[in-house]
Amino acid sequence: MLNYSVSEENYIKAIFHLQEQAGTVTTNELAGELSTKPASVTDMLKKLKAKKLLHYQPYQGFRLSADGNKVALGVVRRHRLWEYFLSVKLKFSWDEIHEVAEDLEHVSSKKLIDKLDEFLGFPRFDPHGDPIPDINGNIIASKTICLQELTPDTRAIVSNIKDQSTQMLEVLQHKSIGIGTRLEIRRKFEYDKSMEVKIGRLPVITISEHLAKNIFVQAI
Amino acid sequence: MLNYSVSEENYIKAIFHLQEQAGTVTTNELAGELSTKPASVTDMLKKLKAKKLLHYQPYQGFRLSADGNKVALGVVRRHRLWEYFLSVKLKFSWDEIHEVAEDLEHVSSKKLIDKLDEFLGFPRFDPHGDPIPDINGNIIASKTICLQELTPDTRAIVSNIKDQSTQMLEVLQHKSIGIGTRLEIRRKFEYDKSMEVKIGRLPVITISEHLAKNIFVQAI
DNA sequence: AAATAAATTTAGACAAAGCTAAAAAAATAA
DNA sequence: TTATTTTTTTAGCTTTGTCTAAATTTATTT
Ligand SMILES: [Mn+2]
Ligand SMILES: [Mn+2]
Ligand SMILES: [Mn+2]
Ligand SMILES: [Mn+2]
Repeated sequence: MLNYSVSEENYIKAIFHLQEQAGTVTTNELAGELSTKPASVTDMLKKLKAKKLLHYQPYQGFRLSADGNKVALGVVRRHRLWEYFLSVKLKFSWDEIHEVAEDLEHVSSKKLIDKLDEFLGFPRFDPHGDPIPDINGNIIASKTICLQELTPDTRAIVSNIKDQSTQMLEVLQHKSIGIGTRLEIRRKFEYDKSMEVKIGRLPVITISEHLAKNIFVQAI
Repeated sequence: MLNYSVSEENYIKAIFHLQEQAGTVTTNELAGELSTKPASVTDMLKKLKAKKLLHYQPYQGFRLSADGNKVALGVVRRHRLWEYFLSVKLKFSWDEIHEVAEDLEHVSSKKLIDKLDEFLGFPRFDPHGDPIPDINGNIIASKTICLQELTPDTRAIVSNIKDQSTQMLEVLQHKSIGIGTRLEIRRKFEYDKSMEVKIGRLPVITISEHLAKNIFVQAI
């Protein structure tokens, strides 16, 4: 396995995440995601194409090649294992881990990561509920549903939080919602698309449309 | 506290180590230490001087300023804490940790390092016996003696190993010597400057001049 | 189907960090 | 004290990754 620069890895990971949504990625999207300029993106695309990590024809959008995908899964594995370490072992709070993992993910010793994985007990999900690729790059394709789509009287387990900001953490903590929380939809209101949800024996809480769109669950 | 590039940090740390020996450092020495060219060193010296991290007049040698020293202690702290983590938590062997720590030391989140320190139980020495600067940059000035200098019938505790190669590890393990090992000098031979040493109830072992020069101890 | 707007690429610059080869300064030897 | 050698610095070039401004291509409106 070759080694890639920090910049290359950040681009590859960003493309990986963007193409999960739309299949193919555009220059502007990627520039937005990386807080850089479209011209810089074009330069990097040429480089990644030359290294056969990317399928790309000028003006046509792009997506990772099989090799590019493998590289991306390596970066994602490192990122999420470090997030787990920071959260579980170092007791970082939920919203501080991403930034630090953004640096740690580029330390590329394979042995380091595999030993870290073992030390952590081979966790399969990071603290945001995202699946961690295993040593062979296999990743659990968890079929989660957006909370917003559930109908009354359905029960579900919170498995993933999309927005990972401090503000999100604040509201989640206030409402006693976290990864693994079991909840039951009680009512939905057409007016503002808000819903009422029951968690354990706690009083019923209200969840706004905005919030529900960022919470993903597995139905039971 | 400002942030420095990976390259700047590697230069600063190397100067820190070199000046411990000689007080002042030369361009060629530093180029050798960093496996780079003297011309590249001169370029970096100018930059570090401009940032007031270095006392430097062309052709005159150089040493870190007070600020430069502080930066160096930060890098050394990170390096040695990660070495401890790799050795104690991830069970890396003694000779593999330096290389990985060489990368990890540049992840500069202060909170990460202080939490790691706490997680590790505030260790004061790394796996090679080198002191770890604390959160304020204070470092234990351990007054160790070279094993070669001890005379027969002296007892001592191994506190530091200078050469950190795989070859050194092999011979140390074979002879049951590690950091913390108590030993007693039994005989010294003028002929080849070798010595005989007793460790616990084990049979007496012979230590060559070459080996003894790389082992540092505290007398008891 | 033009005309206009938006997205993308190209051209040209720049900063960081490295290199080689040549020049200059300092140290050492004759 | 010269002459020679060693050390250090300077000059000029390269690569990586970024930027702005201009050109080009594609998409959207009239
Ligand atoms: Mn990153
Ligand atoms: Mn995550
Ligand atoms: Mn380093
Ligand atoms: Mn060490």
